[in-house]
Amino acid sequence: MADVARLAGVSSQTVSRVSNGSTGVVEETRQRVLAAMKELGYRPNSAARALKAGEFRTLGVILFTLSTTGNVRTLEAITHAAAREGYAITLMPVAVPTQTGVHGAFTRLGELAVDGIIVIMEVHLLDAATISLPPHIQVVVADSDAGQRYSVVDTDQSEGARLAVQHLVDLGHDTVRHLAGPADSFAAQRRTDAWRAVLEDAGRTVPPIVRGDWSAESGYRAGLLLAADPDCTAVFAANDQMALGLLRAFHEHGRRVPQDISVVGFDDIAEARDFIPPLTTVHQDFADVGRRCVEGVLQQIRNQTAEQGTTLVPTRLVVRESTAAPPSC
Amino acid sequence: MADVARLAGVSSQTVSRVSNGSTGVVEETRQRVLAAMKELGYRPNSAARALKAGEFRTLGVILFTLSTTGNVRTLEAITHAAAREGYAITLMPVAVPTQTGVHGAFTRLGELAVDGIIVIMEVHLLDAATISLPPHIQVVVADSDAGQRYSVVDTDQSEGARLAVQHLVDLGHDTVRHLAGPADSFAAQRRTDAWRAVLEDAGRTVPPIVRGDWSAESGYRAGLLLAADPDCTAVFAANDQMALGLLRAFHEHGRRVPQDISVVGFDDIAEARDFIPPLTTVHQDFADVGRRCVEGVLQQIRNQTAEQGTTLVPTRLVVRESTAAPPSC
DNA sequence: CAGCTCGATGTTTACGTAAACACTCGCGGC
DNA sequence: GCCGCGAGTGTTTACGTAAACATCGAGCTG
Repeated sequence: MADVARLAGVSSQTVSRVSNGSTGVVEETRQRVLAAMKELGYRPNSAARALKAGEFRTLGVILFTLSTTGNVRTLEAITHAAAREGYAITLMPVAVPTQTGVHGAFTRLGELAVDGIIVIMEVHLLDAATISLPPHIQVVVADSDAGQRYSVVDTDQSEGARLAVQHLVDLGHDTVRHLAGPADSFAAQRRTDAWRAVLEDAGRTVPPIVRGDWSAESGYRAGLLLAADPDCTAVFAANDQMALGLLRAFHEHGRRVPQDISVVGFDDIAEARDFIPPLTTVHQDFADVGRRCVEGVLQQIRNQTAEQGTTLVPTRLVVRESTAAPPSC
Repeated sequence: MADVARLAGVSSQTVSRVSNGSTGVVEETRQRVLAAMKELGYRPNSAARALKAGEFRTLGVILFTLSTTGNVRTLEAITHAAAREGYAITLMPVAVPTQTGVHGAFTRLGELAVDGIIVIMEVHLLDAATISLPPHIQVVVADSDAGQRYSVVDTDQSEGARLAVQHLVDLGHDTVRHLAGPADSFAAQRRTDAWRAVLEDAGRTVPPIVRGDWSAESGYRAGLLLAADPDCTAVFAANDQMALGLLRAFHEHGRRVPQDISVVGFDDIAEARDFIPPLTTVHQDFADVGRRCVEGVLQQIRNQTAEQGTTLVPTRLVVRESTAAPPSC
């Protein structure tokens, strides 16, 4: 900066003013400074800037994996929303499985150059990973049960699951089987709870659940089980990937979807409409979740108040061709 | 830091030494300082640290979208590789479509707090977006043709496509149709070129290509066209999502895969093995690409030399059940 | 036991920026 | 014509850290 000032024949303060677009610099001087900046390839040092300003204009996103559609789509929305507000996004991946060596990665987290943090993972997993969120940092949690500790933005899992199961019940199915997500996921838990609630409210028997791990492969394995059960006429899968596995298993075992058996998914991933058959599923508005997360943290940062409310983003059922009335009807 | 020093009864320099794990601090003093840090909730200021050190220990990743599997998987690998090296990742999304207002977002890019940049997008699109990478910053480009300007790490697209098409030719198909990716993608272009080369080398006719946009939906539309052509017995799709769309279109039109028509994809996404039927596809090692990108930038940063070589990551064909000999055989 | 070395700690300084304040004009009002 | 004001610019200072250098004392050597 000093070099630029010297070359332009002004003080460094004036360079600073130009670089920040402040008013109070006469046009001719401004041009001279800009020319000098260009000539010297001047690039403001954001470290110094952050030091001075006391803020980084950066949000940290803690996530466990990029392998689920939901996380990725939410992250994408967060990134764009943050960019609109002039904030950058720093990724903080968390490798829970191996407790060893992980600790080192996290101590850094505390000293990370961020003004706020958005957590896209089950908070209790965070605890398990012995990560402690640094104090005095604003946090918003997406897609999880954060207890009373943090502000939460989440899809209305219960509503979505209810829509899905009710749809199947309304079609005339006696009962609905459920392919659940992993037991340690609150999102999966809430979908399961809602599924059970709908069946109970409708006075139907509640069959045992089958559990998967969100992957298509686990859906396939579950499908092999369910295909062997002739009484099974409807399945509510906790996500679309597992539903894909179900579809393959049913196809391979001659169980026609939807004639013999109906399948509903959850998420409405882009590919769902091109499954065979196109999948009826619950649409989650990940973009909205991401946007609200950013809004939430920024608001907390600006007010310097940690809030704790839960914001629910509504879902909607997208009916395609994988559901129909049961064969007996 | 000064507060901590006062509370522990030492100088701020000693606090600094403790906080950095430097040697030369007697154990008892160290404990006293640590206790003080804890009591005051001290958190080192990374802006000041970066200012002093002249580096941010952060890499920027420029990408256009998180909606393609490849980008996401590469990003994931980059993130983990960077974490291992003690570097954080800052996301710099680029919204090309709207030229308006975008500019503002990019000027920031030049002053971003990063030591190096990894670009996961077609470089010529970067140009089109009037983004200029700041000078004196090390850059590695993934998955693109960067001309002579940058160091490039890419999957060996040609080899992969060759494997796919050769596989179909070897099965006895007279020729192979090609569902290409968008025309402005170099990756798509290279896959198309390799497809044509194999056919020509084998002395087969080169049918016209059908073009999609990477989405399953575009694959479906292409599939409707191809299903109507009775001579079409084999299709090489430029990615798995489009292959999914093909499968649906063929299924809906009574064209059995693989008995009537063979389909090969590209990418080997996790879901590909649960398509109906499980998809034969070209496996890309995104993780390896990501890892090498990080290695590349870090090396450039450490040597302060911009390199320009291209590193190719090999592919392999994964044969599943969507390919077979043509019906006439 | 003087002189020296070395380990532990303190003091000074600089990193690049921008806020706060100081200064210098030219111009309008009285 | 003098005063005051405000626009344009310069000067000083502080942000939090860590390298470089300074200091101090204990232990060792000759």
